[in-house]
Amino acid sequence: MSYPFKEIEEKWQKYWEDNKSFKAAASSQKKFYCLEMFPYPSGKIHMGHVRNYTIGDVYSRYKGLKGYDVLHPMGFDAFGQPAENAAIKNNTKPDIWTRRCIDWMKLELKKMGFSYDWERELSTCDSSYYKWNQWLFLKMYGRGLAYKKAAKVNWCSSCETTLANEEVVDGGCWRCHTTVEQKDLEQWFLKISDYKERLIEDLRQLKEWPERVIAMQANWIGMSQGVEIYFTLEDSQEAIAVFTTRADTIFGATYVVLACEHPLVKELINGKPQEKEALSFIKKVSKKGKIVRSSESRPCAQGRGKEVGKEGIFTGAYCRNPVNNELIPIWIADYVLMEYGSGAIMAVPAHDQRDFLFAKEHNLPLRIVIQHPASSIRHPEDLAEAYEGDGAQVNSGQFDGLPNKEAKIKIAQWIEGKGMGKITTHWRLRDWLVSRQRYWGTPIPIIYCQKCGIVPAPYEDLPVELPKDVSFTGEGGSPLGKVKEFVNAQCPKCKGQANRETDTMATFFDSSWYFLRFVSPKLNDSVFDMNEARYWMPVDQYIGGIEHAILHLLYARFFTKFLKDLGLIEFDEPFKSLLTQGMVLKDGEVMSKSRGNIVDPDAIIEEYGADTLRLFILFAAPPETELEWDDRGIEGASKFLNRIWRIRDNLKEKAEPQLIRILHKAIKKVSEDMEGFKFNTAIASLMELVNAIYQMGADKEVLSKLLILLSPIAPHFSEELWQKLGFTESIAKSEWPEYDPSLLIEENVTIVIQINGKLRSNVSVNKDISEDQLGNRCLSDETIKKWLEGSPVKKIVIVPGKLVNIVI
RNA sequence: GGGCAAGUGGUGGAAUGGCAUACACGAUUGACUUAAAAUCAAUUGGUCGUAAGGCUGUGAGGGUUCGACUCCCUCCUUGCCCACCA
Repeated sequence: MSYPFKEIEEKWQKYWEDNKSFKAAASSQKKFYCLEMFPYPSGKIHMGHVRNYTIGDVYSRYKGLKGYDVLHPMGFDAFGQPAENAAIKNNTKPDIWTRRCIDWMKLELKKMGFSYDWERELSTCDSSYYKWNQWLFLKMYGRGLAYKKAAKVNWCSSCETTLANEEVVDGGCWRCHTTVEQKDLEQWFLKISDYKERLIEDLRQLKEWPERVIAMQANWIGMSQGVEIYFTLEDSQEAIAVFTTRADTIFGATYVVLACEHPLVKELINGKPQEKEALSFIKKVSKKGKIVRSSESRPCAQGRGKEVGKEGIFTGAYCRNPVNNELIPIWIADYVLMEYGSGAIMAVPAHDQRDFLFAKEHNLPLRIVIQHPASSIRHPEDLAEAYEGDGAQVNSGQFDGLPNKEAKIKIAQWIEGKGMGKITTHWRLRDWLVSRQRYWGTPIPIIYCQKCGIVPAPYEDLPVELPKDVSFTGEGGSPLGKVKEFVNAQCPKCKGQANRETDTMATFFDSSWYFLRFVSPKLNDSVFDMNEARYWMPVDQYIGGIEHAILHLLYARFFTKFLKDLGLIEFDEPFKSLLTQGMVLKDGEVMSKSRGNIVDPDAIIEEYGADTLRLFILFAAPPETELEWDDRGIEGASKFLNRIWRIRDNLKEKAEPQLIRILHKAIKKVSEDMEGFKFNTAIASLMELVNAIYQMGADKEVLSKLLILLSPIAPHFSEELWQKLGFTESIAKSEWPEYDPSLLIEENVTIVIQINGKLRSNVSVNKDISEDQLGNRCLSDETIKKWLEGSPVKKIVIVPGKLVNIVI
């Protein structure tokens, strides 16, 4: 017979709600803001949510028991494309559909017993929220951080929308995987590139972030230090700027390669015999497009990146290498990208594998300028591949003999000093395309006037409400453009007839600052309350999936820095500590509809209760690693709770001292594990305690301490037993127990005896025994004596309190 | 190609220089039961041995150390992120 979890869980969920048990209030000097990434309200929670939110809930409840003021809010990232698709499919409105989903989802979250302060709930699709999206957008516009430009944008013909570079995955739409095309459109961008230095620099502050995420962020920002070098054209004053991170190889540059789209190309080929051929080559390459070009080289085969055939053509023009005044040919090739660096490279075939392959294919000269320290190859024709490693400079004028690492710096400085180039830094990070030709999002608060041009909506007109009554046909184009009442507007400047912007904001905008709105979610006249923010921010613990390691976190960091520049906050980074939880798998694969391997949390709650589900998901694996769902494992979790449930049937007057010691050991271990998110081993030590209770019998004191330790993990269950033990206040209002260190010291310790590092025997001695005595004691051990027969003892290693190793 | 993880029983996992496999699942056995379930108790890395006990064992190989799952080197495999990035 299982304990009556259904009844208990309903009872305590109601109690917590009625008593506002988890209402966040600023009272002491000790605060803790625990935040889990808010969900997109699909209507149903999945195991990923369960895991994410259970981890956050356990930590919040633990911090609460430790005496912190805990802020633990929840909301909904409610704008986005699925609502539009659902509206078309189910013949409803995105607004109605989304709100219904939120209601369902909230119900499911409540069934899990999460300790949210529901009074702070927010949904990004409420005008009371997106009003502040618009406000922030206008502030950015005012500072030149939001701007419009015609750009080749990634266009998904299936979703009929533009995509951020970040939303293009392997050349396809991240949502529907349709191949992405390039299309010229006027788009809104946010100038995140203005913050690139701070975004990379401040990564250093993030000492409690996983290294992996820091690396991914740094990689994405892509800072690359090098030199821009000017190669003057043979027959004009103009120069080609090339960017290189390998200034040490400059003397080995034997040709220059331009991207097809490079602005100088047309001029270079003009009138040359190669012109016709070159133009057709450029046409061929541009047809392939940027996305195809880079995705083509991607297929999995090992090392393909640099091995793929590199097509190119000679322009007929020459330029001079400034360091040695050599005249070298200028080529065009598909492997040089206009989007990176200056769209032009100096080719050093002896020391760059891509250049090497290109040079071999097109019969271009090679020159060795870095000597491989262990190779005797002196002639470029002997090279089987480019040498990209370190060595001494050769054929490099006055730099000959220097180690290349040193020469790299010296040459760069020399080039800059002589005006042949300049030391620069290139970045991978592009500005953020935020406009979407979509309906279900925050309207961009901009008005287009024939006379005045682009005019920002006045602050007092915010929010620019998203019209709710829009018909959905599924046909292309911007749905908002069809709503006359929305589009027609008065120009705020000249009061003339004008049109509203019909694009909406990418939903990443919404989630870039929601953590700040939680400190004062109902505030009407300001984006957030500065005093509340001063108390609660930054978020002490942020928890979410690794899939948000780049974009969401980067944007949130960018917004935080922007808000600091506005003078609204005083910190640089929004999330002090970050935990990225692993995925929940079934049969080794991600749970998904298409695989048909989804385990529905609701069904598990129905069968075993939320506490069992919480317990299992924490016990099955540490939070950061992938978790393999196991139906039998959940049985085990259920068994464990039932075992505790029955302890009360056999309570003793007074527990044995030995059990008290085990209890205190468990308190120590669980406390440490809670701090370090090692919930699996915390639970294991609780299991050991329960096993000991079954051996020795517990008293009320032991059971009540056990319940507090368990309460963050299985809160309903613990509340109920706590009450049954006679406590009248909620267990959530009790105190986390402290362990007594004196109880953890054992009078007698078991010392392991090794011979040559191999375990041979052990001996029980008093903890205060001297090393000499211990050594002698070990040597006189019967088993050890046998092993020592005939072999002289060379050395004895003693690790106090633990082990003795006898070397013979 | 670059970066970051990870590789331990039949399974999930524990141990971060000191008794490898805690805790749990599964399996086997016993008790209770007319029976099953539940529960309680016991066994459970491999191998040799009647046993005591021995040998062996943390992806592979080498090294450091009195002692290595743990640190170092080389390699293999898997996962994630980035990538014709100059």
